[in-house]
Amino acid sequence: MLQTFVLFLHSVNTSVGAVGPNESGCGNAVKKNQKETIYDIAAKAGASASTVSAALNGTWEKRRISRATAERIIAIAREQGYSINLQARALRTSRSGLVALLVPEYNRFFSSIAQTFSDEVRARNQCPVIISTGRDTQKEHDTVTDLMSWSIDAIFFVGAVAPDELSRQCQSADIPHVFVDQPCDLAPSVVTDSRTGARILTREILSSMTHRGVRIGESPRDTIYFLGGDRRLPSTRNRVEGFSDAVYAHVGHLEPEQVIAETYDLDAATESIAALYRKMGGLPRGLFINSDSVFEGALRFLATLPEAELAECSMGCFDYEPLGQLLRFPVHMMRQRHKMLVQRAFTLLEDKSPPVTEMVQPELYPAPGSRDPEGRAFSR
Amino acid sequence: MLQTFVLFLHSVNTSVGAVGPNESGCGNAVKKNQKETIYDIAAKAGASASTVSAALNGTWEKRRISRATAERIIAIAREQGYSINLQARALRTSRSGLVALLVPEYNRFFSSIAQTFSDEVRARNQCPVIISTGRDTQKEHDTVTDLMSWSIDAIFFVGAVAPDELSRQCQSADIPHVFVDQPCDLAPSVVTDSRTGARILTREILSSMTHRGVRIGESPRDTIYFLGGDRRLPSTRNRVEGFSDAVYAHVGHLEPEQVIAETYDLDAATESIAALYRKMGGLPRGLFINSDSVFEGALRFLATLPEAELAECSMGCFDYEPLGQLLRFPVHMMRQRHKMLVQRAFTLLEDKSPPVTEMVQPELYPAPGSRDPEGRAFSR
DNA sequence: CCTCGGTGCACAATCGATGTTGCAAACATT
DNA sequence: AATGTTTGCAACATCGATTGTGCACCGAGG
Repeated sequence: MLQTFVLFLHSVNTSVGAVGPNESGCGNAVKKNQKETIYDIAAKAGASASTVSAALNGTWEKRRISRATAERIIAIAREQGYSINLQARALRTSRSGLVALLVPEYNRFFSSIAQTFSDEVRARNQCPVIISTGRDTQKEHDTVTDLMSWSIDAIFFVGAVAPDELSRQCQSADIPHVFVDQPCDLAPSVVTDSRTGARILTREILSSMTHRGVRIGESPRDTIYFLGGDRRLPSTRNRVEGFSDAVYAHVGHLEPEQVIAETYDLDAATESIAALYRKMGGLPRGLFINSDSVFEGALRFLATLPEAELAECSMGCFDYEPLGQLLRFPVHMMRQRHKMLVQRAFTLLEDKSPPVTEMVQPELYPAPGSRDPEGRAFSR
Repeated sequence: MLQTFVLFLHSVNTSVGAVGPNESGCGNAVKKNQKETIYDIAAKAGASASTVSAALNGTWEKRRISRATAERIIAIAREQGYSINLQARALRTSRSGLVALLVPEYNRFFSSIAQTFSDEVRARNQCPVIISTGRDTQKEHDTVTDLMSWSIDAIFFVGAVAPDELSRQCQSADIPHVFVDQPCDLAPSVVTDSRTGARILTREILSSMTHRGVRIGESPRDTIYFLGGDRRLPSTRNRVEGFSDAVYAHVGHLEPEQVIAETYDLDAATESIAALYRKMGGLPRGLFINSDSVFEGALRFLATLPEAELAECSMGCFDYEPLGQLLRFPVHMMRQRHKMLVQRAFTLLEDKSPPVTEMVQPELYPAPGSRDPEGRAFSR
């Protein structure tokens, strides 16, 4: 993960670790096992527990402990391999040093988020706790309840299903929190600008259809479909809107059936695209795929088709999948800036921001060999 | 994640949650914010704190509290939205209810492991803590030190770099632990049988080379290369051995330069394969890719080549990557059984197993259209 | 010599839950 | 009625760190 990962809240001094593989060279290694406390250290240093506490947690200057005493204590603690009991600290201070990240599941996007999150948390000398809630409202709620029992210091919600209720729950327990990739009216949020992103991606797909000579709207197959996601969720809704914007601007009309957005489920995606294929007797000429999991699901079906058929369909995926650019057919992708999302979220949290929603633009990764709207070939 | 996620250790009774969005309908919602304790509940129930404690944590029968009293207390706690302070419990009992998983990074394989791990932990009413240590010995050590401060109940190490030292560290603090995907002599371990797996995968690659008419060994390019991973790590070592076994059995000899295994780094993989290509004036006819990250790195270079060149190389990847089967060229894959790995690890831990190493066989996913050793076409 | 403002530290009260111990009352036994 | 034996619960010490308070001691100033 990151740097030294000192869990301790205050000063680096506290981390007096390095127990070493076993400093007792004596054959019958008497593990000085069970925990030493500040009282033990105090005894060995000829000081009081409170002095030891102050020395070790870095508050010794404020508490007017002499530098000499503090350093002596720190040295002893280090050599004894003392390790603080964080439950005791948390109980006393009612701050646990735990920061939670709730994600719907562990896919590529959320894993990236998790990685960045962990790094940031540990850079702050706190401990990241990452939990997935499977897009289930009840689990989200229960998880927060449980985190409260841990005196959690802050919670980051990613793609929460019921943000408002979660926010109320956190507020009632005074837990600082932010939402990522899913806006909430009641708390600060950082989201990808899905609507704009979807508009751009759709435009890209449409443009590549045009370049392939498709006359959009001429037949039912000569159009673009939106596949996957859950239209009850804002992110999907925004993407559908961006998609619609672009389609309207380019084509002038959009049939309801062109948007298939009931679920993020992988198998459902496989089935949807297969059904579409059967119904139309072939792939549509354009396809907007709503996320990497939907992408994977769709690919299960697409992989069964001959290449020639795939070549007839221009695709775009609202997510970045590195291997996606190496498929047997071109796919445009929108990459969410996960690092920026998380870092902005930290900023909002630390600034005790009011309930604003920050937008982060995703990046377009055009399919290799595709052309930009002006017709120049992209080079990546 | 999973089911109800009651963090509480003992009985379900303890979970008296469901604060509800706000049961105080009164306009000026006076958040009954700051925590209620068992003392408050005790006062309201006309009982003592110890009785409340017993009632709530399910030990009331043992403590000979009458059912009537217990149920009254539980009802009050529920209606007050009482939430236990787990730090206090952990301090008192010196069991935190936290179970940690240390992974090198968040890639697809480790994320799958993490998901299974989380589910299992939560099924046991404990709290999963997942931390990545970036394959850094020092970070591993420090992380364990910190986890000790949390009175962690158990640690799962996945792909640890220095297992022996970690095990000693855990032993000296009496922390139950297991190793996954990386054996340790001092503690129970569950690993993928890399050697056998690599042998099978290599055989598959060689056989597909043969079917393509390659006469192995005839020219420097008419052979198979091993790419990526860190030969200082047992998993890579075992894969190299399995690779060597198969090559020796099939070809009779193996040049040292056929094995490139210095690092898992993605960029290094890109560079390695590019260098190989330059040196030999083309791709080797066979390529064993050591992990999904190496795969991704290699693909960055491979994607720049014309398809005709890719078609000349038989590839195998020791990891499963769903999109890998949909590339413009066939790739055999070995899938590690992540779920089984984790579940076995739990079993070993719960049985307080001695330091044994359990092997789990990976599954071969042959490239679509490839043939098994007897020459029959695979059908998937 | 006596007070006064720093220093430098020890004491003791917390934080909230657990669990051992002990003590009433209720009931049973002879 | 006197003596066990349950039943049902309250008191209290405890886990280990933090922190408000107080009190010695020191040198300086009057």
